[in-house]
Amino acid sequence: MVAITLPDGNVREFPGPVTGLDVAKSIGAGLAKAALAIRVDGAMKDLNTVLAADCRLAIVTAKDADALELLRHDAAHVMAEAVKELYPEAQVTIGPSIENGFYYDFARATPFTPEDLEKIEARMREIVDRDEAITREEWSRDEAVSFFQGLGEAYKAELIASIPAGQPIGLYRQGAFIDLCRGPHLPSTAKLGKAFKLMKLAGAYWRGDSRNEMLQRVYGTAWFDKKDLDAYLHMLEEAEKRDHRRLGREMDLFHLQEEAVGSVFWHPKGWALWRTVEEYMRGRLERSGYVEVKTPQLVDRKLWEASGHWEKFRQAMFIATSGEEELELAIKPMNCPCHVQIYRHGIKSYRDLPLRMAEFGSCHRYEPSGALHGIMRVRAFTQDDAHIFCTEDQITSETIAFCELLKSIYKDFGFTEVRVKFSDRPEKRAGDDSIWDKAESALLDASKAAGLETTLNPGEGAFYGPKLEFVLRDAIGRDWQCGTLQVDFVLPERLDASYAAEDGSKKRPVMLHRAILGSFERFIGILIENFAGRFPVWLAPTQVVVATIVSDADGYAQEVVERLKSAGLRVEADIRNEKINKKVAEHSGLKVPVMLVVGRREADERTVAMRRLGSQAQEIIALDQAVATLVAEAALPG
RNA sequence: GCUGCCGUAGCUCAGUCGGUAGAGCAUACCCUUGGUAAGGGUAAGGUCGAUGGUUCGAUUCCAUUCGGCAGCACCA
Repeated sequence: MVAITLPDGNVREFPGPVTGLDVAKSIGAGLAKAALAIRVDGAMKDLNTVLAADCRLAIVTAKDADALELLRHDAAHVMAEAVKELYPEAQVTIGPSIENGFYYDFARATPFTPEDLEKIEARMREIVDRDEAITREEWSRDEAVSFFQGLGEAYKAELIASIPAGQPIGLYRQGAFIDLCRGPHLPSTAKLGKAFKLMKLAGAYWRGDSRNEMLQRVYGTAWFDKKDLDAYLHMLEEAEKRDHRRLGREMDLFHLQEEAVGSVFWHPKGWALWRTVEEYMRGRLERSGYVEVKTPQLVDRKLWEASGHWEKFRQAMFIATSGEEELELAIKPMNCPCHVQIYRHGIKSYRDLPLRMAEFGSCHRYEPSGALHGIMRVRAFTQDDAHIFCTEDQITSETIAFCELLKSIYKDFGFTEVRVKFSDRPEKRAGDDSIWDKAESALLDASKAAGLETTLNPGEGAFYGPKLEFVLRDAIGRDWQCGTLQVDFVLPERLDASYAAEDGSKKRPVMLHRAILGSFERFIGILIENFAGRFPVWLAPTQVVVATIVSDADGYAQEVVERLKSAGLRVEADIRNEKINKKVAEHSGLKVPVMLVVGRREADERTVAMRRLGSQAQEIIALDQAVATLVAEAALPG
């Protein structure tokens, strides 16, 4: 007797062992047809898994959130099967499901071409039509190794060989294709359906290690129905339209050129945006008890040796020398050692703590060429950096205050969804384990006290301490890691920072490294993409354009511009000899949030016709009222 | 850095099976003073990423190099 408990609490009893499919059939023919897999006591299993003992069981259908993962994993297998049929010399390696799709890495001497992708995709559709049953088999490890070696599948054999002996190996067979796989899988290739698409081709290292050979990775996306696929492809198009590199050019915000790879040329409009962000941040920091400093760009290597950066990041630092004498100055890749120098200047008492030292610190790092991406990943960048020097007892309250500030700032920029990751000790690190134990538990406790829900990001901490990483979600659902808070017991020791405690003893302060935006360059890139260039008035580089209909209104238009300018707005006049249609089209294209149109009527009545970006409507209002409205909207939030 | 792809006017792109290039938009000038998403005309604009090689001749073929794009690796 086997008793199966269904999610609604009902218990079904069977005389002997049954498969998941049997149970689904016993519930209803419709469910049996929709069934893709089962969840046994919470774990996802194949539909035809034999259930011999009592368990809790849920039938997984396309409606399940996790079912997409199965589908995508199947898509990867079907792709591998297609590739083996078309290119038998290609070796298969691994092919997992990923966010929005799947990939499979192949080893093959000749690179795949875009035409190959079309062929592979067509063959995948054939395999779906063949409706091949997908079945699981268990082999012994050594059997499996020699089997794959016999097939010439060296990578598979290597993978299996690295599994401990004695453990049975799960293999999945579909048609003539057989692959090592943990599973579970859909019952047949037909269940994959046709809502998939191969997307792109790229290199990827075997086992993710850059010392290993490069494999060919084929990416695809897969969904349960065509609507979802189309929606996803549409989202990609939308992301492309929002690309900050494209909008940066179109809106004349900045440019990049060969002579300064990885550094941004900010144009007047882009710089206006930057200055707004900076002014806003400065205000928020000042009101949160930070002091602002500025530290040198060129700092002798001795300081970086002392801090430990030289040893770990030497190859990523720019070095400056002088033609006169032998000097080795690093262009600062970060601000912390310099901040410690300011801290050390003069004796500090416990009364001085917490000392929150902020800098809009311009830093340079020699990022690998392949990492550069528009203004999001550059070699010259400016952090909204700060170091909080505090006592151990103050870690919690400082963490709470920081998290509140961060959330409030994100909200002002329009980001309300924020996730937090906790990154613990990396392999290569400074400081002994007792210090790490202390730092990790201090940070974890503080984040709990701040009411944060964190997910663990193992081994991803900084070399001097664990960190919290703040990830925000943008308007089209993409995640961006921006903020960080790091607890550091190491640098104060290395750079000999201390304070006089209440009892007169000399103690080490703790340093909290923290940033909210991360870097201005990257954050501005994120803002551009989040808003698709359509900034709220307070951020918009050009907030208002005053456009004339006839040249008789030129004088009045200039007057309107002057009024707005003296009220502190970023405003331009458009008195060109062009039709108002064209002016509206152009400034809309440039994403100016507000247009004030003036003709003879407005000039006579001292009004303006206000038109908002994205709206066809216009509102005739008195000039004074327009100025008051716009000034209010242009005020920095917070 | 690695793999693959790409580099033609300010932008988006066409083209040359090897005989030094063309469109639209943008720009300048002229006409037009028009009431809310692109009015008409004329003109100007390119050492075809750079260097070297093959060739009578290279933007085109080859090599090297620089830069860009995608992914991987990296990210104090």
